[in-house]
Amino acid sequence: MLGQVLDGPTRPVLRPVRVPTAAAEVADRLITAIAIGEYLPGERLPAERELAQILDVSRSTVREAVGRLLAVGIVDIRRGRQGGAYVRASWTGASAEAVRRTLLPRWEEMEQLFDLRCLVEGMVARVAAARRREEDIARMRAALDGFAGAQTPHEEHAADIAFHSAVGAATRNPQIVGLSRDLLTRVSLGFPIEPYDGGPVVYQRALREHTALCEAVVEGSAEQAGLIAQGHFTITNEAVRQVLSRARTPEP
Amino acid sequence: MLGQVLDGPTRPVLRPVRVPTAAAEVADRLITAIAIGEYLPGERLPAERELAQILDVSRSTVREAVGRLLAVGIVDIRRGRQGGAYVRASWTGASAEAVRRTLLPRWEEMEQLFDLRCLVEGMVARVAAARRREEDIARMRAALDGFAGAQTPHEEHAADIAFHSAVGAATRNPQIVGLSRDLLTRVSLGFPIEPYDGGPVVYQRALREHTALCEAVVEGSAEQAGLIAQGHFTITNEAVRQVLSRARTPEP
DNA sequence: CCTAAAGGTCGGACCACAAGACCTTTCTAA
DNA sequence: TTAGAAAGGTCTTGTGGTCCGACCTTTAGG
Repeated sequence: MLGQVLDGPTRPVLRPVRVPTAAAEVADRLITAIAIGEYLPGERLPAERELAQILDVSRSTVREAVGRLLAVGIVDIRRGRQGGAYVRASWTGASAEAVRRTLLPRWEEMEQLFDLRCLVEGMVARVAAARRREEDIARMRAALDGFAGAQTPHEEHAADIAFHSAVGAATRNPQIVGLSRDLLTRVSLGFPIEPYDGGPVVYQRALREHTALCEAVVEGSAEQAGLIAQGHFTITNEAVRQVLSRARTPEP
Repeated sequence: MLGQVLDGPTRPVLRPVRVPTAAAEVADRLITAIAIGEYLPGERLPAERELAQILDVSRSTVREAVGRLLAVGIVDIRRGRQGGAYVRASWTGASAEAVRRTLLPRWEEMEQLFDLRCLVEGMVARVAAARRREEDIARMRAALDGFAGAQTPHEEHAADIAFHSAVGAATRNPQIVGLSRDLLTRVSLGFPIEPYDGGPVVYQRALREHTALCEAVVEGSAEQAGLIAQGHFTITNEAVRQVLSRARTPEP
């Protein structure tokens, strides 16, 4: 068939199998948890023994995973009482280096992922607009107010998460939320990007778009909501792209 | 927060990790390959040694995986020259039993997955309508003709796959195709459902919807295409639901 | 100053997996 | 008719990831 030549490189189903180790899986989970704001910069992850219990793996596995987060500069580790893995505030040389090694070989795949994520978030917004109930509206409005009143990047971050979480909840389908979360993990693969130091320009844009998105969802304007969300999520993607571009041309 | 009580049961990120074994992963891949029609009923899977090479796992692992497909009645195994794993034509008592054991404990999750799949396929259609090029149109039309001219369930199956594959290709994003494929696997978890014995009624409906979908995509009517696709994929879902319902009330 | 709470280290047991070697069955072609 | 090739079936051995448990080290707080 002629089409086959012109097709994009759709990956075949029967390709080499890569089985993740438990440690890698745990590391992914932790990174996701941090990326979605369950642990904010400066906060501490649960203790190793506790994580082992929660995740139902051995402590050795948890240690292996936490060790990876340490290696790429996502957390600091402190010993002694009140010790533990503390989420770092921002990027470091080590993490940028890790990004370069990890992400650049798959640049094209990343671009496709960015694209997919925008599309999926557009879908989320559309569905939310079609299914939202009163309580969803209340949650979104509250989160929006929180975002508008945010004073620090910290608060912006938390409010942003709360808002999008509320939109996700409005879809009334946990699987959709899971998909969205999964894409976030894969896009930030899995570095907890912080687009919240983007300065007032980015913040103002986000605020405008959040407001518009909230309105569209409340009104039930699915199409409108989808378009806004699809555009909105380019913010994160552009932030990731910038970091990566910086990583592509390392400064001496 | 009040909302938390009313929220659906969104699964937490930090929950017990379940690391799939290589054998399970291979089994999933094989089932997916069969489900998307890469190996049609009556055809033979590659030889064990060959699969081991393709998938980059040991032959023992391949054997373990193929053994599972045998256990749930997806394939027959023949020995000797020209032996191998042959895809079975249809359901058997053994497979229905396997479905009952596997799927019923997660009924609610399955409903959500059906929902998500329809939504994602709607998204696929929308994106395809927005990005299709000449070669995509040609492929879709050809596949549609093939579907219209199909005489046997066999041919229907193959043509259906070709058509939806063409739509997927029109999105110009392999990641989207991957997502679609992934959802198919999870929905059929992972039994190669055959809605192609649904009789002329189902076939006529599918033909109508394929035609309408093709037109909408060709015209670039994203919204229209999305709605059609979203509705269309309830066909498969309803087929799965029927099989499961039958499995829920086993006949003596 | 002592204890609790945290991370750091070590060793043994287990299991999935990989890599073979070899056997058995069955078809095909000489 | 028969030998060989192509497939699945069986077994062994080695390795790495994981679990479990015991113990050590560091540090904050009472």
